[in-house]
Amino acid sequence: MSRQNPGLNLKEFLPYRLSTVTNRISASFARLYSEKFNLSIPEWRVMAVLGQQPGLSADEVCSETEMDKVPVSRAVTKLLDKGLLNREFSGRDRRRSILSLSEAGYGMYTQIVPLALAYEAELKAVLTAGEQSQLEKLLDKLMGGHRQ
Amino acid sequence: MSRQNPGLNLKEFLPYRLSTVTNRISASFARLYSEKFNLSIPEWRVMAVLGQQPGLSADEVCSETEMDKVPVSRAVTKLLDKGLLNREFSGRDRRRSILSLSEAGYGMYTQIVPLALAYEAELKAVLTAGEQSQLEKLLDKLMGGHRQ
DNA sequence: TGCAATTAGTTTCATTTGTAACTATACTGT
DNA sequence: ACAGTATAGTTACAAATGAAACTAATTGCA
Repeated sequence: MSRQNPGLNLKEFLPYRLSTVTNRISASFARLYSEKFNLSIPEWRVMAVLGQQPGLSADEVCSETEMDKVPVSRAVTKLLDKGLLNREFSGRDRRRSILSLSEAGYGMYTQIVPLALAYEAELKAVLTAGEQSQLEKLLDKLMGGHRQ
Repeated sequence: MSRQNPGLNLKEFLPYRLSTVTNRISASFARLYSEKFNLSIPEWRVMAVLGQQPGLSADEVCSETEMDKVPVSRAVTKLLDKGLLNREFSGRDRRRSILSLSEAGYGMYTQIVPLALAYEAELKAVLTAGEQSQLEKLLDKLMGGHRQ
């Protein structure tokens, strides 16, 4: 049987390339905070968004982080257990949580942020300033063209 | 307590941006072949690489696809069960498998490839030709700067 | 009002995943 | 030749994940 390649080269295939680059980066970044601070990826994401925007509800954390509500709920539970988060419930709508980092959580957050920024800087260091802004733009476009 | 933001904006943070763009793209691409052909992501990846390079061992599939050997082994088992793959073992080294798509597997592969290419084309359509090659270059650089 | 539909969040359950242990084969140096 | 080490691949186990069901509270509107 003759099989001429129908022309899909995995290594040049954009979804594949994006995913391998991203997976490597995510994995090595996750090592940074999981080893030292014993946080899972969802836990770190919840902390990261609450460090910046305290007072969000779990649902708002979902939309901010593009995470599913199940992992968010579980991460919130764990962070509460660890004493890294405070939770109240809205008076107006008692289903709605109001989440923020506790003192301890904020302390941890301020330790992780410099590591995160240093990591990002290291990543970006292989690009020129022009390339960096070009990358921003391209990611915006890809994201925009992909709004579900 | 005064908390001035230590300066991590999640939405502008490169690892986060890469991961959300990529996850969206991977998820919607996966729907394409999982719904119609009932393939998992690892299964599709194994097929994609064997369609292009028949005769690889499981181990070579791992390095080609950057997948762990466990998901590869499981995907291979499933694809064998479904009759989409042929497996022999090397005479020189009887541990080593020699994998290739079966007739049925190749038939499915030739159906998926055009969908994949159309999907990629649609993705790239939001970019100009210049931006497309710029993106290639930037991904190369990020990957290179990140060789583990 | 009151009942259906919606929303926030949690829990259950089945599936997927990765680490580590294991089997079988091959290689290395003496 | 053979003991020790390395490699290909599989399996077992534990943890992470997501879909769907569930609880509780709120909203809409007849």
